Amino acid sequence: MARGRRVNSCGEKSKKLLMENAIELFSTYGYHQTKISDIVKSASLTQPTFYLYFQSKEILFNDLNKRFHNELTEIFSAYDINGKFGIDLIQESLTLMFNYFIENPNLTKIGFYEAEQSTAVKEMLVSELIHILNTQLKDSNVLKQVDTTILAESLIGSVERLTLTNLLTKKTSPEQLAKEICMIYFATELSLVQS
Amino acid sequence: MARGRRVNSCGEKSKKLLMENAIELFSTYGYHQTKISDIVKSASLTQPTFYLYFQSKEILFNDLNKRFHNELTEIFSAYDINGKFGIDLIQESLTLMFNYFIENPNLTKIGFYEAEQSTAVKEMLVSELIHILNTQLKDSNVLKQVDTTILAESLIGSVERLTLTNLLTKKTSPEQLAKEICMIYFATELSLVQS
Amino acid sequence: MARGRRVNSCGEKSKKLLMENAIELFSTYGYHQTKISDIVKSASLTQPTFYLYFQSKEILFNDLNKRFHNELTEIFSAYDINGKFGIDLIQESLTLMFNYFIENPNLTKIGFYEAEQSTAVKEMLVSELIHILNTQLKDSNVLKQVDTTILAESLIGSVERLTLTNLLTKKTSPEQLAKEICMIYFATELSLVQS
Amino acid sequence: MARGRRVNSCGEKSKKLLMENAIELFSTYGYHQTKISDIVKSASLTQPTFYLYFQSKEILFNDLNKRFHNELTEIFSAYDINGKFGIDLIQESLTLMFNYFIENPNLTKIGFYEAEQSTAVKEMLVSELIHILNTQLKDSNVLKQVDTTILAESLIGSVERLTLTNLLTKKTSPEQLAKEICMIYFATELSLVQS
DNA sequence: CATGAATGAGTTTTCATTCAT
DNA sequence: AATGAATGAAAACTCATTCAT
Repeated sequence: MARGRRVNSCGEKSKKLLMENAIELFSTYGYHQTKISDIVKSASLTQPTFYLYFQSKEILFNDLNKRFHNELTEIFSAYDINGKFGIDLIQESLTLMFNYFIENPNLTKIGFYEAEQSTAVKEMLVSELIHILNTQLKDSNVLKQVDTTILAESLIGSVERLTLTNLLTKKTSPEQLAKEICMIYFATELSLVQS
Repeated sequence: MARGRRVNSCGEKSKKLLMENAIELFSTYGYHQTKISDIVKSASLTQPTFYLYFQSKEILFNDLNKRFHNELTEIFSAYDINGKFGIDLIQESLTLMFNYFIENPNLTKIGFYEAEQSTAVKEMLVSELIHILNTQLKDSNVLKQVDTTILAESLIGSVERLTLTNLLTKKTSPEQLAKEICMIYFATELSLVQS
Repeated sequence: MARGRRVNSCGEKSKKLLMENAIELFSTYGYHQTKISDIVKSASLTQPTFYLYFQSKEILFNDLNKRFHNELTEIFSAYDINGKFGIDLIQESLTLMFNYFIENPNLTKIGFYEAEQSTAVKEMLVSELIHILNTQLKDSNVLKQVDTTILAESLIGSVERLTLTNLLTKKTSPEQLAKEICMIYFATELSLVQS
Repeated sequence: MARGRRVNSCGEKSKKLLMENAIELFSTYGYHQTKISDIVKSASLTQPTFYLYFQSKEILFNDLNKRFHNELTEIFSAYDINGKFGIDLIQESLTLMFNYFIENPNLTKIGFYEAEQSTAVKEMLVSELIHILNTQLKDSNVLKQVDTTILAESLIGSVERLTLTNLLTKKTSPEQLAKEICMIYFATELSLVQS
């Protein structure tokens, strides 16, 4: 049967196609339930083509996770976000992060929930948050009563769950969700400000 | 090794041994990375023996998850917990749950984090919590400002993360963790009470 | 759990029970689809008990076949059957054989259809039949036109199929079936006799 | 051996090779005694290659049987065979069938003797034969004395046995065997014609 | 005499990966 | 750049058989 390069084929296009389909499948079925044969089938390519662009299934998966981790780090660690401070800075950071999640829903499912590396991602978020809390909210009421680390871990836990149940399902918008979370966590500060 | 029955062997003991090793391995390496050969090896038994007690790896895993789900349901859904009400009831429920987690750390890792069924478990917890909020705290300040469902999802997210980072690592005790979570979520109510 | 000899248990009884259940299962599901675990389950006994009475599954199966072969040989090779001659002798032999089949339907299914050894059984029948034809019917019309061996093989083929479809299903009685077969095979002789 | 594609390899060739070796082995040793490892070994291929072309051993076996059944149905059910009638039609049909058997001896052994489905094949043949008898020979002498169904079953039994002992062993030619069978079954009609 | 408990030795099946074209 | 064909390595699972009690 006919073999060799297809008309209209183009390296970069094939690579992108494979990657997108891989993300989709990994996020839907998980790493182990996604076979290379599934990926290439949904990209209408063949298995050797996969190995033309990716060294192995595992390396592709890890690369995807690194990408997620990096892009997230970049967003969250921009310390002077639109010139905001205090709770506003947190709310703005969350909004930016949620927007990134909404724009990359499948990559988020992988990097935030599916991968072993998700642990590292969340640890990074927690330490970024701790940093903000320490620098921006050290005199707040909340932190007088609750351990900073616990507060940070708790908030990231909330983010984790609400992203899955309310954000990616489009029940709540990025802005709204960021606001609600701040309301939950900093109600005491906000009420003082508002009054 | 010779065939047939071993000296001092006993069915129930072997079954329990296999189950415990399976829980340990599943919780450490995950379902897919745990091979039946690993389980029986760590129990010093053979593969056929595994099938003597469990129909398949998948069924064992599901049974483990059902057990976790059931035991958790029982704890959390005892509506009149030690005659407590309002926030106290929530704090008491969390304490009981955290105690169960501490007593079954590996099963918790499986049923709360590893399994597909963990989704159902958390949904159950969320709806139990919503019920409590609706019946016990409907006039609270928090719920005036935040959507009940979002609050419940958020709190379960916090539980999820803090269990992993602070409870199972023994950084925080069940009682303390329950208290901190209530502090975070119901600071406004508590301060009113306290003042 | 309780082990050891049951009340009311008795060696010979258990052996017979096992054998009968084995015959039933072998005849229904075939040698390979019948597992020792099936046999002992349907006899309400255990696997080691099986090995108390039979050396192995294969040996039991072979013994069953030998028994069938021997009992059949005895019947068919009784040369002076009730003082009959010619076609009557054949008809009488068939009747006796069919009666044996009816009395041992499951053993027949095994020894005549299921076993590799069934080849030998049928060869034996063919050679017995050839002997009868040669000694009793050598001047018959049929044998003038048809090769004796082919006639014998054909008749045993008929016996084989009709036993399965008409005898063991009780559609036709042993006597009637023997008669019909003789009618088919020796019509020309019989009509001469009758006219 | 090195992995990947072999020199000069070709899918269809491998598939055919596997199928032929499977037929050979199934017919010689039976379904259960034939392991996939045997099939691929005799085709000088590996187990995964088997699954490249066949879903499972059982499905391959069933497909082989369907093929036999279909090809046989086609031959036997061609009602106007070379413009023949009556006994000639039967003789011609048998000849065609025997020729098919001779050309496909191993498939015949499987589909006619080894498979569970052989029951269905023979039932089909019986009902075809009954149809012919009813339409072409309803006034014959034989059918006055013998039940049509019994005659048909008997004849198919003869075919079954003689195919194995005389046809596939090449002791008798297709034409000769068909003739002999007709002689046995329709001697009375033929003698009338001949006289 | 009988059993509960266990295993050796296979069997089918899957899947990431690689060669020749 | 891409593919058809193939495979190594390992997975889950089965079953006749055997030991200790």
